[in-house]
Amino acid sequence: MSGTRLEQKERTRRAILDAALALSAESTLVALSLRQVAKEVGIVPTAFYRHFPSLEDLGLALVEESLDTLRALLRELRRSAGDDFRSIIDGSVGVLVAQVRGNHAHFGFIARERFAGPAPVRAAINRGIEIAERELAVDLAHLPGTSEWSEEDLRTLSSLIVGAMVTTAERLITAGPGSPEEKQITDSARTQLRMLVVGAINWRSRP
Amino acid sequence: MSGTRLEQKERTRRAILDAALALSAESTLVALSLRQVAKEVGIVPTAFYRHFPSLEDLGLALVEESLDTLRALLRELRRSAGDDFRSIIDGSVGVLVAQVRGNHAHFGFIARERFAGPAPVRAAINRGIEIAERELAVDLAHLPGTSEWSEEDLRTLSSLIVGAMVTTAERLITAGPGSPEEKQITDSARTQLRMLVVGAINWRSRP
DNA sequence: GATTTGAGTGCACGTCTGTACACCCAAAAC
DNA sequence: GTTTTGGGTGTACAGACGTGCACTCAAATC
Repeated sequence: MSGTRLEQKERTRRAILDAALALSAESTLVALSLRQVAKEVGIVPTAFYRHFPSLEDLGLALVEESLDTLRALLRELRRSAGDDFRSIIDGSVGVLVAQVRGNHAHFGFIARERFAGPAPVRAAINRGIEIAERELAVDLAHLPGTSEWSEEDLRTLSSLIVGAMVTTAERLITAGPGSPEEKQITDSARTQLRMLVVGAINWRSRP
Repeated sequence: MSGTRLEQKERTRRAILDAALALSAESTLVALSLRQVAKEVGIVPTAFYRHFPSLEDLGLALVEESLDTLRALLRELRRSAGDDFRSIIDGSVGVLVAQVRGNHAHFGFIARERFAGPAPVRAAINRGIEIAERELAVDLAHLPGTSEWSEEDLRTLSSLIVGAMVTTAERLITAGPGSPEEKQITDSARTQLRMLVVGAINWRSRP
């Protein structure tokens, strides 16, 4: 069982990434050992070096992959946006739940390593989240009613929304797929976004 | 240098806790070794067992301590609450910044271990945060304008506020004490809370 | 068909880990 | 003054760790 040499190599590389993702889910990236990963994959420890110069590079590859998944979520959110606030909110929560469900290894990785990971990993994740906030702020500026908002207020609202999304994602991960709490979490997320929208609509129209 | 035997024991115990807190700040609790801690404290590895049965028990002691600090923050927030919304918000953000500043080892610990820590540690932290949300919901129910809110809506608003607070605390920790971002973070936190309050005030008064 | 390449092997090493055990000696108890 | 207690020491061991090095042998290249 195999194809060309490059295909085989790519397959082992994937196996390493998957094994690292699975093993780090039971604790953290920093608690990962090269030998553990190698054993899980089914190769000898030193073979690891054929794919990554060090464990740290493995970690960075995992961040990159996880951030790709995060960016895919953002793209999907933007793509599925409806017209009125209610459909935007319901749609967004649905998309969020679906994406977290389908990629909970990646989202779990981000949640765990955001504060506990090695410094470069933490930095990359926070950069990713900040970019998400900035992009959302731009989107928000195109919505009705935000025309005379300050740059700063847009960022603040965006940060609130992203924060609520992140918290919801973390809750979904903690609760586990198909758990009884899931419905309650999505309901709560919907209400949270509605409250935020109500706050936004009335912002600056009252003192 | 020493007093009674119990005093001396307590002093070493504290030294172990402080060393573990300091060392785990550079990575995670799970990446901590008994020998590292012992070396940092200045005792021989096996002496560790005179104070804790295992590293896991050390971890649990640290969680307990950190959650105490969190509870102190909540108490202080409630104690300092003013009359009108503006003073409540400004006061709360001030208290939050001061407490995080004065105990960033504990708050940093909570942020890191909330998702990356060992299962019992994660559970304890999430329980602590949930209790904070519930208590805040009770406080909110006593505020003017929330008389006919449902239990569920109160919890949702409470969860939004706590979420914003947690995010702010995490930002303060990441930014570091006395950093230039600090002012921006506190300003942003104030605006966030104001937006949340505006949302709350207008909740259910519009459809 | 002969040669080169490179993913995976196997062994060896020095270092770090948790922890068992016998020990010391000053404070506490008698 | 004698005995007991208990925090801290020192040695020792087995296991896991990262990594260097010489190796195999099938796929790729010529």
